[in-house]
Amino acid sequence: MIHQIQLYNTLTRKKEIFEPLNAPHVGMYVCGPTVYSDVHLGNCRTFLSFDLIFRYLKYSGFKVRYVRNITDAGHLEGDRDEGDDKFAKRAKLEQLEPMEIVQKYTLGFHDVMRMFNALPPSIEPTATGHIIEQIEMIKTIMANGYAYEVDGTIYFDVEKYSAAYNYTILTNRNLEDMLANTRELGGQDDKHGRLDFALWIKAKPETLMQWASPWGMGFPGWHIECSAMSAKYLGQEFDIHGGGMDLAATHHTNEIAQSEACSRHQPAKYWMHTNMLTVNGTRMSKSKGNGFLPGELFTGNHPLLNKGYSPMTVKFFMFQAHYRSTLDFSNEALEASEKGFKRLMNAVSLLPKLVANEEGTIQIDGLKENCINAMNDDFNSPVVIAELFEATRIINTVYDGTAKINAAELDKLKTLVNDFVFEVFGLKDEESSNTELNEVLDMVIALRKEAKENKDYAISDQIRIGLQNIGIQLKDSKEGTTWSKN
RNA sequence: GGUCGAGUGGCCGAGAGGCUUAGGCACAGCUCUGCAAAAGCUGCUACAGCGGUUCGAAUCCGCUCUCGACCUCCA
Repeated sequence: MIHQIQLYNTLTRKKEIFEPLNAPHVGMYVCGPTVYSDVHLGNCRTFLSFDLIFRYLKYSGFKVRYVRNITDAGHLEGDRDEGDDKFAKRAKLEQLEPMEIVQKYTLGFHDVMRMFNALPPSIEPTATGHIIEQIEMIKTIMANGYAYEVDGTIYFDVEKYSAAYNYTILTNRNLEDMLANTRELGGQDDKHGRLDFALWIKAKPETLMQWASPWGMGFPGWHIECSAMSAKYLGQEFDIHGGGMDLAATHHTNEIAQSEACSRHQPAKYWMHTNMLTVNGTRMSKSKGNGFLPGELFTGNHPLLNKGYSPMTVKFFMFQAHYRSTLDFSNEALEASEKGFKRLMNAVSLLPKLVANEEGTIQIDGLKENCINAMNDDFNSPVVIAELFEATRIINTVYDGTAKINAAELDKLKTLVNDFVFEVFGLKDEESSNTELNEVLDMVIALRKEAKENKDYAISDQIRIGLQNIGIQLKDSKEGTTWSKN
């Protein structure tokens, strides 16, 4: 079944019905991380949002090719178009080869994504692996007259491009104002126009990462890699291009310009932008130094955190807000999500134990339809979560025996949980994985049950309180005793 | 300064002209229970301010205030 999905397109600034160019195939490109340092939680939010979108598109019957790049060259500090890029700078700092930096942080990024249970993209191309494609693209842009060379460095000619195309289509800014503003920012380089940006940058002899080109030794500008790689793997026109909102004004604006100057049409039909994660209302960013690293969050080793939060808790927390809203990061909010997530997962683990009864009193009215409708409405995950808590309530009442469910309705419930908790949201139960612990606790619980039957409450309380002190909470019910970690 | 967006109950956070009690967390009461926890039920119940449009506005329009993002590297 192919769903009719509406998504918010930054190009038009409104929700549109999603109509892929070649249904059921969908091409989606997302700007990935620049691997010169650890990814922080804000970066993760974007990738988890697109993981959700990727999963839902697949669930909806589309054949998705999801391309997410690794930027491992050419990303300069500041906008000077000169000097070392971020990798070389970091390499000098850590006394490593630039490619050791790239390798280290690429592996770290993958580890984090795995902990979040995010699916790997279909293709994960690197900038250094596509130097030739980038050079070819620059040659075409030059041949089309939208770029010029100054002493081995190639610049994109924004003013000339603007005469034929709309440079500010993504941000709706006024080009004259931009020109007037940027003029005052100064800059010592050789660009003709202040908005011009480098496609290829001439290397100095000591530049660590450099390649041969028709214009001499050099390295690519930051923006060109995404244009070249998206065209290579998805074609010159594809369906969805995504990334963080912070990329729209500069990176994506320049990407569109390059692609249009090369192929003469818009690269992507839909541009999607995820909003920022904030701390105390201010954007989490590397340069502000207010970024949380995933490791710090999981362990709680951070001045602003009272305790650690598991990857699934964090992911659930993120999905409780819409991807286009800012989300503020705080202990209180995380603790609330943690408790909610535990309640949900507890119900999920109870689901296999439910017994169908012919005289069912429960109707699963449109829960799944509500979830589908919510996701079809620009991937509204918070509404899906509200529906999942309705399912949680139903599961608990059936488990407690205060309601009965028939086989057909129980089946619907199981499908709902399987589809949305696991398949679309990619959540997983983090507690039931330790089989040894399970077996030990089963034994302890059996011993306690015996003590209780003998009304030896001193022993049974000693067991319960003892376990509680090491973080394991026992929960008695008519059906027996279950446990959870605090 | 320019562009864009946001202000929802104790907190997080959806919704977007009437008929969501959104949902979660917290809090209170009750039920269950040897105790505890869990679970269920019930309650608390809001839309920054001022005007306007409308039979009806948190939702549309105008103004005011506050906050944020982008415009310079960042998902």
